[in-house]
Amino acid sequence: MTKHPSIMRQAITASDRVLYEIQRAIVEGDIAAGSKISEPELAKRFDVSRAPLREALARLERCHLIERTPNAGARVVTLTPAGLISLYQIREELEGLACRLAAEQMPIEEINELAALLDQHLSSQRVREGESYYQEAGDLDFHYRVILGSKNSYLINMLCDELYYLVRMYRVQMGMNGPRVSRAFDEHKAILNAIANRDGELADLLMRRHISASRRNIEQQLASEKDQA
Amino acid sequence: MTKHPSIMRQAITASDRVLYEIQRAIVEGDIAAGSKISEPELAKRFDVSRAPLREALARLERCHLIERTPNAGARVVTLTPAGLISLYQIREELEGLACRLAAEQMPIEEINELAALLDQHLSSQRVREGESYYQEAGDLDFHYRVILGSKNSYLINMLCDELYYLVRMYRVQMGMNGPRVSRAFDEHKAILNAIANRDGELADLLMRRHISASRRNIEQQLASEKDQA
DNA sequence: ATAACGAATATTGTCGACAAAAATGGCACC
DNA sequence: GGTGCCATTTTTGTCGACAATATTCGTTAT
Repeated sequence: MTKHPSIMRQAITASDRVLYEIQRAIVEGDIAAGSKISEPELAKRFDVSRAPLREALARLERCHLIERTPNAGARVVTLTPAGLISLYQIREELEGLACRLAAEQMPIEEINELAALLDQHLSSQRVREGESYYQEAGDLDFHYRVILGSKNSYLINMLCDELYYLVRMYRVQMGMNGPRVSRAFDEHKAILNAIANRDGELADLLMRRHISASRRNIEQQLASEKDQA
Repeated sequence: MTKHPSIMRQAITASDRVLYEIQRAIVEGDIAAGSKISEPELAKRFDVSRAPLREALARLERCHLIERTPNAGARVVTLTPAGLISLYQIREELEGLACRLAAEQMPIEEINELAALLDQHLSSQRVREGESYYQEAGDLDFHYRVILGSKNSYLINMLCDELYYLVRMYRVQMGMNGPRVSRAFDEHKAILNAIANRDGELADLLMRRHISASRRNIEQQLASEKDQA
């Protein structure tokens, strides 16, 4: 038997630590997209042996941040407009499903917490209008909670562990902010309402629209950038 | 420059080999669902050191065949009706999307090959009516090709690499066969038609129905098994 | 007899070194 | 001058051993 189940926490090993650090570095662009990964270099840089480093690399591959080829090493992924679209297509389907399931499965307490989170977003948003970073973090937070509310472990794993770091990487490195800040908030609120009303069908639809609108916004942004060049 | 790009093949390393072997063993039930994984034992059994074995375990976790907890080792996943439903819910969305994209993106040659594959299924099916194993392999083959036709790398990776071994594991170990053999064939044919007509919307709908029907079939089967107990 | 504690055991995580494969650079040849 | 080949060097894959953590089992106290 475990001694104190209440404080039983996932042990964080050395490979976990380097995973987090490299993950952050890649997402923030500190390690450039498309660059080659050198195992000896990173091992020295984070002061670990290659064993935990390789474990971390395996997990980075899992969340699509690097690509490995046998006997040839790993590269950080390259970001392309097509890749971003592909990613959003998948999000649309999976988060739509997550939202429908959340409407059916999410406990009332979690729904209340989610409502409180939105209120909090509202105030902080009013104060720093236009400052996109917080909004983006808040956006991810909202989506995270809805996904967790679905209670579908595969879905949670795929979205939160395997896809979201890449989504964040795109957002950070392609500088996605735009004037969608306040509209996104209203959309969040509508989604929450549908969930609270246990209307899975509507929640699904609204979430798909929300992500679809975000995708079109990005496409537009990319197109205008292309015009300038 | 590479010398012969046409015959450039992924090198298979020792960890690849043990991955395939353990993967098969888990899917077939040779290593029991829910059982604990012993690294020293498996290392000895497959005659490799623990390094490549752990690499293989990391990849097995990726396709949801085992679950690891830090410092406590790995267990083969346990199969539950709820898990199976969760899995099919996700397949419904992702394969629906894949099918829509395939209708838009799949090259005509691939579509022809897919048609040939179905013809082949028809003949072999007529001959061994009711023999479910081939049909199941064929079913997976059909779905595989549609997914590949989507040309969405994330989608391909998620479905073919991360989800399908688990799907097969459920099928094999829960003995899913039933009388859906011939109906599934007709559904495949209708899906192919929609793809060939470049009707993404219809292809999407039909694939979702196809998987949904399969899911309901399974649910029914599970329910009747429960009645007997 | 049961529960809690602690020593002994086994398992996982990490390290450094070696083997195999790929990338690099220099040389001859066309 | 460019191209293809071979030796050198670097990098990845694998191994065996050690350290840290978890599990097991025997012991003791209630």
